[in-house]
Amino acid sequence: MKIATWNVNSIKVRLEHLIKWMDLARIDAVVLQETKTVDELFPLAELQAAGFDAVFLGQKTYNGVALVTRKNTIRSVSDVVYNIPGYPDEQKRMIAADIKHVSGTKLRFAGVYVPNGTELGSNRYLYKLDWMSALTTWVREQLQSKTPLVLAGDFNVAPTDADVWDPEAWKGNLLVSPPEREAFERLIKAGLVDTWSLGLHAPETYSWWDYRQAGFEKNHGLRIDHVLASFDIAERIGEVTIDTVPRAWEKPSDHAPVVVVID
DNA sequence: ATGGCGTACACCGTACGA
Repeated sequence: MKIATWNVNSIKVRLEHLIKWMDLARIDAVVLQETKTVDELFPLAELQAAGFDAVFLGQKTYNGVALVTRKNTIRSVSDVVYNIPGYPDEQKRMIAADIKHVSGTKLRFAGVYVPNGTELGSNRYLYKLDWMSALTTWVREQLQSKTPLVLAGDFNVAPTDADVWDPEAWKGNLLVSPPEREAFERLIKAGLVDTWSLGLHAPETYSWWDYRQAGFEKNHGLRIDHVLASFDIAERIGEVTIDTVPRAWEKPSDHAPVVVVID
């Protein structure tokens, strides 16, 4: 079973990339961020025509998340959760559902778009930290149940200096500041494994590159998109990769998808 | 030091992202 997370930076603009990539990479289920589309305009019919299903939670212009599943291989999508339960939020940043693969694997798959934070110390920065704390509380609750959990998405945190192309230049910056890294660490400590740590990866492997100044061509990137898994799933993970192929396509998202294979 | 690019909304510029 192959699952993934991808910040598509507009589902409308990236629809063709998404379908092409899911077929190329043989993805069974992917959580998407920054769909930037109200639910009435989400391209569900197009995805269904291409062999997929989707549940989604969107808003105009900003944010928006979705879970897209392959009809052939994902038997069911149920118990959908929209936004973090018990955490009232105007912004649409989280979606979760139970999915069942033809192999028999069943798991809870949650996708998140953690707030960017905008500027250290700003109200949006405090909202980011608060949001991550609410997510951590929800994860603790989820881990009480026996259903394995995969929590994936754009966390807007580069956990270590190895995840930053120029740590000196970024030192103390948004996305790498100690409070953000500590919040990410607390989330892991709730009972998850950062699947990235299970693999051997080339250094300087990132998931986001600035559109400006040829960021991708120079590999001036950050690794801010992550796949976290409960222990029962983590021990079944065969492969964790960041697929840079669609980042090199015409009019790409600024993020690359992160892919995890569960044996 | 600034802005550089891309998307959305709807202005022909502003907000936001990372």
